[in-house]
Amino acid sequence: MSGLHSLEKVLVILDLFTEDKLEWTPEQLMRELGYTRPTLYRYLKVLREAGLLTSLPGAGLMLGPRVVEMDYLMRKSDPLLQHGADHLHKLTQNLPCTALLVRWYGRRLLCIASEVSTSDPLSSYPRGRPMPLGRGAISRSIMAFLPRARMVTLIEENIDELRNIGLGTTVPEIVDGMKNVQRVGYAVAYGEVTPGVVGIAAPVFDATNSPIASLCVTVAGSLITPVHIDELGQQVMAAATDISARLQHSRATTPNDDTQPKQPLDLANTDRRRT
Amino acid sequence: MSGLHSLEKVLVILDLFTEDKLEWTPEQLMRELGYTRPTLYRYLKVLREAGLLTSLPGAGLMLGPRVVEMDYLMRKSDPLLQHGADHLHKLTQNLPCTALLVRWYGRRLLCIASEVSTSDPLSSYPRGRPMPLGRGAISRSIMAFLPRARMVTLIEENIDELRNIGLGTTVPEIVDGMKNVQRVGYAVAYGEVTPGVVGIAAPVFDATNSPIASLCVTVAGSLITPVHIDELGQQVMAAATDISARLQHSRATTPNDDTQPKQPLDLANTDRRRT
DNA sequence: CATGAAATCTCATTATTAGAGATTTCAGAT
DNA sequence: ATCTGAAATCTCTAATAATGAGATTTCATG
Repeated sequence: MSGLHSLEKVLVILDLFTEDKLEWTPEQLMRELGYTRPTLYRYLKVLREAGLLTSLPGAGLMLGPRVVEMDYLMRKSDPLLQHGADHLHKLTQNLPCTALLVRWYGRRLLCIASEVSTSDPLSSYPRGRPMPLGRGAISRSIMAFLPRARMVTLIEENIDELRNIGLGTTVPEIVDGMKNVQRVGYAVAYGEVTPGVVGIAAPVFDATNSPIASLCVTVAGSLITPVHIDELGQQVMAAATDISARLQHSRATTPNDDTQPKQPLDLANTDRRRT
Repeated sequence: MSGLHSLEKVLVILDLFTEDKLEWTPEQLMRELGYTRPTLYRYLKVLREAGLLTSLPGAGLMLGPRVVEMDYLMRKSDPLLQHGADHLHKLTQNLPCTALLVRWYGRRLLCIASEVSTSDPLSSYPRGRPMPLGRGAISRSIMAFLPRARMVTLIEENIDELRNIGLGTTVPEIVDGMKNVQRVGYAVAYGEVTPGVVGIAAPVFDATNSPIASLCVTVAGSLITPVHIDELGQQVMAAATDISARLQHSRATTPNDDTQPKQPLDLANTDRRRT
């Protein structure tokens, strides 16, 4: 909790606002973070002036409206979303199911968009909801296409869950399973995230062929046979590939008034070097 | 652009991502902000590690997934939204219209939620979209209930628009009009934001009786008579009042494990003292 | 009008950040 | 494979800006 720049100390405050605790008093924040009173209030002033935090009088602090505004901007701008929306729609037309677009960032999976065509969706993944990292087709569709080193790290970090699912007991064994996913091009999971639901997911790649997202269709297991699954898998894969292609292309055609970076940034997967 | 803490300098970066320019290269940011290269990259590192910025390789920087995640948390937690959703729904049941819940923050109006019951909505205000500050029923429903000083400032800042609408030519004249809104309890606007659309809005108050939001119904002018308008106005007002009441109440009943602030924070309307 | 909690301010001390320039990294060309 | 040039990071000292103890102000409440 120390050795950080003060910049980080400010932003750490935002991380405290979680699903479990969405409201904090200054007093609580002081204790939790160990910041001095004036320091904390200085930080809060900055965050609230930026609109990232607000408070209803009488209550504690909450995330602020600026967040809402930025999400709106993202919904309008995110190329992933723009190219993905059509596919989500199409994929849900053939059978009663849910289609998800999930972003892989740092060490997290986050649902970016979803479309539902069944009347009783067995699970709900609205935009913004985090997804489990160690289970499910989505998770594996990403893992399988990471560079060896990162894949192994991730497997080690989630070894217990992966074992429970029955993907193998040792790391090399599980890596082998991933190779299989890589060959087929999409991942299938039977009830790993939600009981009774089959997930079929394929990765979306960025310009450097790193997986950055996953396109997934989930469907009630009772509605579907192995043959259907492969058919669906092909469709999902084709859609994901198309999104990947469009991502490359949009970059080339964007009429940017200005210097384009010659060397791509890689701000997507932050802590890559930890592997 | 100087004299700020460095904390502010970091967060200013986020403000550059607007509807007009959603993608920035580091080079552009350096020029725009006048930051040194190492400095800028340091800042970017912090922002990207916080997930507030990302970039698809080959493209510039964009707002990051953390924003999506925080908006999700807000959608789940925001008491305004929680208490408002039902009312939005009910208000759209009586006639084909759109109902909006709009947050007033700092010097901005931001749509927080909307529900539509007409098949051809004449205008669209999804969550996150900013609303005009100088026109429309929403704007006036807030302005009318601000402390005199702030009201006057706001009027002065938007005097041209207010004149165009025909609310008066001098500030005192317009203030008088606001008093009228205050007496009636809701504001009506004919085609001020969208031609042909009537807006009817009533304010939501926080624990200190400051307006913090506005509940609004917009309906095609052709569908409605003056009598209807008053009827609707009463409904909107009743709903807004109910939300206000629930906001107070939720505070009292929240089983907060910990110290409640005795003196309310007022982080909502940042620059109040500027008036 | 008084009270006490919450938030802000003051100012000397000290630790942190900034910046110039060298260095490394990396994608794409040869 | 190796080279090339732009992009990103690192190094290290000067100097600026953040820190925190305590005093002070603000403000809702009785």
